[in-house]
Amino acid sequence: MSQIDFEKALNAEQLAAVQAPDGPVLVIAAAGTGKTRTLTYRVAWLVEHQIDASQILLLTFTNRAAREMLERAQALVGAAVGGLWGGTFHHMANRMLRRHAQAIGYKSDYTILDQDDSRTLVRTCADELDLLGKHFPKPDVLQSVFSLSVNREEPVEKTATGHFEDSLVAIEDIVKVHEAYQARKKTLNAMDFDDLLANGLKLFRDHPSILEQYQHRFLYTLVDEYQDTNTIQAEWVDRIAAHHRNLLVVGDDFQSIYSWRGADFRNIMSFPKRYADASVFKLETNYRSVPGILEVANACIAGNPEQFQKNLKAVREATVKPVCVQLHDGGQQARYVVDRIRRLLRKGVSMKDMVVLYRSHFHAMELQMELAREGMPYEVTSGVRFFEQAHIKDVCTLLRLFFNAEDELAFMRLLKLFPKVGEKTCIKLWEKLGRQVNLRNAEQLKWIREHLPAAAARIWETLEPVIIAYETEHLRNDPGEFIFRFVKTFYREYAIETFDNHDRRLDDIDELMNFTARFESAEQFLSEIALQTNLDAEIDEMDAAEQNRIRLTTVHQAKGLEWKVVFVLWMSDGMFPSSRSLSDSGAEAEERRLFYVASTRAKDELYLCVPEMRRMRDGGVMNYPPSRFIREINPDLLQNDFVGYI
DNA sequence: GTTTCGGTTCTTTTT
DNA sequence: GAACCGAAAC
Repeated sequence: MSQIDFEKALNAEQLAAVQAPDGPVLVIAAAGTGKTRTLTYRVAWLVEHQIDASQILLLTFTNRAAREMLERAQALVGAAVGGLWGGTFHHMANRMLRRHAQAIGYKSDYTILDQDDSRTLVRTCADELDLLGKHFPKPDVLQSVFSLSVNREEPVEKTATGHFEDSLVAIEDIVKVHEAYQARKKTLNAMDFDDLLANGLKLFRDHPSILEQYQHRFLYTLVDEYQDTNTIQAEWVDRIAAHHRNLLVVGDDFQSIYSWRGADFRNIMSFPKRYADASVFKLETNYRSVPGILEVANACIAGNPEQFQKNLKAVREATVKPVCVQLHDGGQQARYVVDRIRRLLRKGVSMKDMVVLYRSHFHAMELQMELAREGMPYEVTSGVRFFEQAHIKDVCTLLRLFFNAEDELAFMRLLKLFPKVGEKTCIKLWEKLGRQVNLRNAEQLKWIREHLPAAAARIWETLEPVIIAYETEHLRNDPGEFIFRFVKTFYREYAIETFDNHDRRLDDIDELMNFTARFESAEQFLSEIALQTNLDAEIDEMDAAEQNRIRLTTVHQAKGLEWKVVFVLWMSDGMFPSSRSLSDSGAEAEERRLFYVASTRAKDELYLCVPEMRRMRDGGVMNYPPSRFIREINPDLLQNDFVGYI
């Protein structure tokens, strides 16, 4: 193996962090300072110093970050990186829980519920308690309250009380729904995303011998985006690293934007206190952006006190200042952006080097229409997750049932695809089956056929050979083929009858079948599709780059990425910062960090669009003052762009 | 009694 | 779009 020239590849700040001595290490890495580079070189450095990769644990928040780091590390040290455990917290917890499920009272073939499943189950529970009335929160609100309570490690009662303080909602009822939900998951042998984390920690707390195995196994623990950890994740990491104490965490408190799901940036702030012997390194040299952009970023974040002081230092030459443009409304904003994109294209900037960022998906509606009208190719990283789309979930139901016989959600979903079968029929059948279904049992298949309405029974009959083939032709090892047969026999026709955009949906299913190719078994595949919520964003990202389309995305999804030209939409007070998010204390600071993330994505040019008004649905108009984040910036740092009528 | 259909309303952020 | 609600159809 060729030796890596660390001195040449890294600057002094990065090199110091990469070569940090054993023991706890905190790396504060400001935006664009080579955080990923530092982490991957740290892995390479360890491997070059005779550490077996299987003794390294690398934790990230997103699948994208995990994959990127593993790929880059592999490029550096090759196959030596093979045995490394790297992935999201949810992935790593799942990996351990599959092995030790019995220890916490689960079966190892538990199903992972994605958000859609989880919401459905909450709705069922609320419905059964007869609480689905007008004066009760919607299932997704309940679900997010439950989730937050887990991630903050506080009783649901407390989270709910805080969340509904101004409303008349009966907290006891919410607690009741929560109890029902928890019990239901147990009987379904299912865990939601939060259970993976909570049970992962429970495993360590209650079973010291299991914890010890992992403590000894992992000589080095590396954590990316540490500012986004919640209390569960922080304790989980502390425990696993407690033996060797070689814990290196990397993060930027300025970029902590996930407190709404329980992230607590105090974890990173208090790290030096919790680990008094920690070495601390700061990365402040920014290679990404021109000085004008960094000045704006530094100025904006100065509005947040109580953070690690750091200043982005530019190495690039000064060019133009970021542009601030006042616009009449969303329509004019859309025309302005399209017009600027045109100009940039003429100057030779390609589409893949531009991005449009916004706080919330609906902010881009007018722009999407304008781009479509102008025939400009664009790609939206949508709000709907690839694997949570109805058609994708539909074609996975049979596999899910083979894997976990108690997966009521999959059973219901499957039967509801058939004509004349709805909620009631499903529940009756499920009850009569004893709340589980064995698809390997020919008698049961026959029984189901006989209890379905005639039209549904005919379809079921055509599906029986497909179901039987799962065992006889060992399709467990070839989930793609199994899905293919299901689609060929039934779902293709169903999709054509049901969806007006069936072409696109069937294409998605083809994509799904390609995706199965990387897995050896149905079990692995099912775990993965539940945890890969964001695959569509990643596919879009690759598509947009390959096919040269302009990308539209939320700021949250843009974290960690960079473009030459960045447009930020709706820099109006109430939109960004979002008025809905400003309720509790600390919210404004988080919105400000979000703006910091947005502006630091830009390498060369940054356009801040400030529309003044928005047409509401009811025909009225709403006026918006410019965003407080714009007003906080010294006007000298920005250049104004004035537009006439476009 | 159930399912299906058609019209209406709303849209923060993610594993 | 997709979730929800009420009315029509089976």
